[in-house]
Amino acid sequence: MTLSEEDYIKAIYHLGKGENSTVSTNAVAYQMETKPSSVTDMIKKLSDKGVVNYRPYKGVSLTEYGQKIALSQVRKHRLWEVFLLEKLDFSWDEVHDVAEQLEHIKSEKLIDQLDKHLGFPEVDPHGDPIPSKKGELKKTIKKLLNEVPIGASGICVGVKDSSPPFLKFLDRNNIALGDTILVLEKEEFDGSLYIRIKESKIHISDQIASNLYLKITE
Amino acid sequence: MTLSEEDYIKAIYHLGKGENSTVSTNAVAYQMETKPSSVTDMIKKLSDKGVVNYRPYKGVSLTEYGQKIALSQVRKHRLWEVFLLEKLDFSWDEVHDVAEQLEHIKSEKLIDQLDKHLGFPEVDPHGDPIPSKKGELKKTIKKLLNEVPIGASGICVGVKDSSPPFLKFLDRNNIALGDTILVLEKEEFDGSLYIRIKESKIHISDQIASNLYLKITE
DNA sequence: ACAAATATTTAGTTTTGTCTAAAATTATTT
DNA sequence: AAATAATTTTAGACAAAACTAAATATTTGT
Repeated sequence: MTLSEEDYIKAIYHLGKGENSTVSTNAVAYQMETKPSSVTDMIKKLSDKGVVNYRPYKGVSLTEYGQKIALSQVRKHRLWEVFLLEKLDFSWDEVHDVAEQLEHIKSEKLIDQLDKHLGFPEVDPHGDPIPSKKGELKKTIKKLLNEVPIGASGICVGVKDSSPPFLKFLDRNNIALGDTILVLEKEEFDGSLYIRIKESKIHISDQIASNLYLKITE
Repeated sequence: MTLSEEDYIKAIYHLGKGENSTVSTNAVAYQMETKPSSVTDMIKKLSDKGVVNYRPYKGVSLTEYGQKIALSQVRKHRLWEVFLLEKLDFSWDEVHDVAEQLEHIKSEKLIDQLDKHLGFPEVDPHGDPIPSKKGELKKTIKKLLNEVPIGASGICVGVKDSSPPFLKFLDRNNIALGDTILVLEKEEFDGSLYIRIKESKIHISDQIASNLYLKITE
């Protein structure tokens, strides 16, 4: 696969939401920041190679082979993201562009060893699961922290309320995007939670918990 | 710079032995595993961009700008080599191809942070110096171990005698390519040496020392 | 010094991935 | 159910990087 082919495959994969839904030419063009006519050209090539199912005017979907390639691509991307954030102290916004380049490096050993170097992570810093070498992908769901069952853990991926006071609270309590949160116990009286975050145990109100999104691996 | 341009620049740099000697079209073609006519095409392009000095039929050399690019390329290549060998447990022969790909990733921060992650190494696993961010390059020389002055250290890069008995000796004494050797003391009587290698101190005969090449940073 | 050998360049194609403009198909609206 | 709008495809071009074959320079051997 060429660099460009790999990018198209990943775009089709993501637009199909990981499921194998059919994707429109226009959608791919928009995602790839290119023209629909270029997309048609490339899709034909991918179709000839057995990577996508294509019926003119009806859209594309990945074949099983195509999905395998997409998942391997996603695996590489997410492992590199973990590497950049954990080992090279990149920040969230700096990671994507570089991972986009790194994911095209061709070496099976490189990815296997990188995986090992990182301690075989299961999710990337956005809480999205990392496909296994064989292409198995765990499902994740996004839940408000107050709906997360006791004993479960997830990664903090967003806020419902983005008002300055709330963000200030998070900052003061050292809660940031990407942090892993484990729900320890729930206070029946007021619905407040005891959680563990970065080795420390804290107590937060239901009001806080109902404004924080976690991503949970099932 | 495109991927291909960067490869040509590096080839011209290496053929010019790091010095700015003029290089023939044929030599570049051979190095790049391509045809001389392709080289002429590319050289013209690089000349237009101010990367090389080119006079038809007379060969090419890098401009100052071209040399800067080449050194930055070499820096990236060698840092990635260190990473692959030290962090990902690659072996010598597996490193090159992958580093060749990695060196094309475009991100200044990536290289700076990688450098830091590796502890700012001064030489790569072959004993070759890693250019600084500003493009400064230390000189190295290859010497037989018995000619290395006391107190100096270098990296084991080759053998003069490659007979099985000698290689077996090295193996038994846990001396391998890439190891750093420090010369501690010389026995006047027989020229034998006390050296430090991988935290241990050993004693080797002059005969051994005169068959091992070290690369030394001046 | 000049013919033969070698090295280099030019001219004309090819492939990959892109583009624009025009044609064809599908969807939407009244 | 037409007419119009939107989407998608086709046709033809272009740039980058390579190639082959032919032409041109340079070097070498005698």
